[in-house]
Amino acid sequence: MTTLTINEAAATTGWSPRMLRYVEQLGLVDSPRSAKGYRLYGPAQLQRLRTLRALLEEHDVELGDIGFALRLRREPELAEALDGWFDAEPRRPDREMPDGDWLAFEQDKH
Amino acid sequence: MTTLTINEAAATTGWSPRMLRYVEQLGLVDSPRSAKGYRLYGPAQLQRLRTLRALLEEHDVELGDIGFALRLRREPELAEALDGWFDAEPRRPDREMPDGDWLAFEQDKH
DNA sequence: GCCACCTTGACACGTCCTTGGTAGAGTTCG
DNA sequence: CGAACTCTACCAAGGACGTGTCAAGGTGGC
Repeated sequence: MTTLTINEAAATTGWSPRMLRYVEQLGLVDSPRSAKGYRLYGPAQLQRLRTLRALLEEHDVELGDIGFALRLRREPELAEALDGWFDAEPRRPDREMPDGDWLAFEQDKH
Repeated sequence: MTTLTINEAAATTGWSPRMLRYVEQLGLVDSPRSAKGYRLYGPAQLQRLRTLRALLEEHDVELGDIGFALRLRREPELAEALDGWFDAEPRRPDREMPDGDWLAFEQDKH
């Protein structure tokens, strides 16, 4: 099987070993480990690392951003909350309200 | 009338005036302007600012994160690319090697 | 047994983000 | 008119991010 050690993986993917560990720490690409804890990068991980790199270059995105996107996937409640906020009714452009009274808001909780 | 100036809006929403401008700069909550350029916060904006604040407190999120979420909504291609990456085939559960039997081999230089 | 390589943890540095302040100029309103 | 407020555009301190590097200790293969 074609598994590379971290330095080899770094060499073929263009990341530095340091960054491979960092990327793993962000939860983006974690490699399986040998019995003694060595990271072993297989074709799957290498591919993932390369496409990740492509992502960063093509769109102007940073690792932290992708980390956040990952978080959105892992915490659907967060994603839901954000969606809810973004989709919150835009309210009509301020109408002249009769006599500065203050309407209680109703939230359109779906 | 139910429009507040920036300082008043700040007072009722808990943000600082400075942050209201910053939030606007991030594209999260922008208020209409008076003829002379003064920001005018109506109930809609105030509500939005309060719920935004709630979002940040409840989930552990920062303005920049929400800014990125906004970007994901505005750039579907980006969101698509990210989704694609996350959903990339998990590859077969690359089998555990019995440790230590990796063989040196030529790296396939791209 | 050697020596190269891996692991984690820590420090360091430059850059960007966050947030507050301040300054100069225009606006509102009593 | 004049005090109080707003606007934009900066400077600045504190923190986070990206990345390199070094240290101390375990592992792999010849």
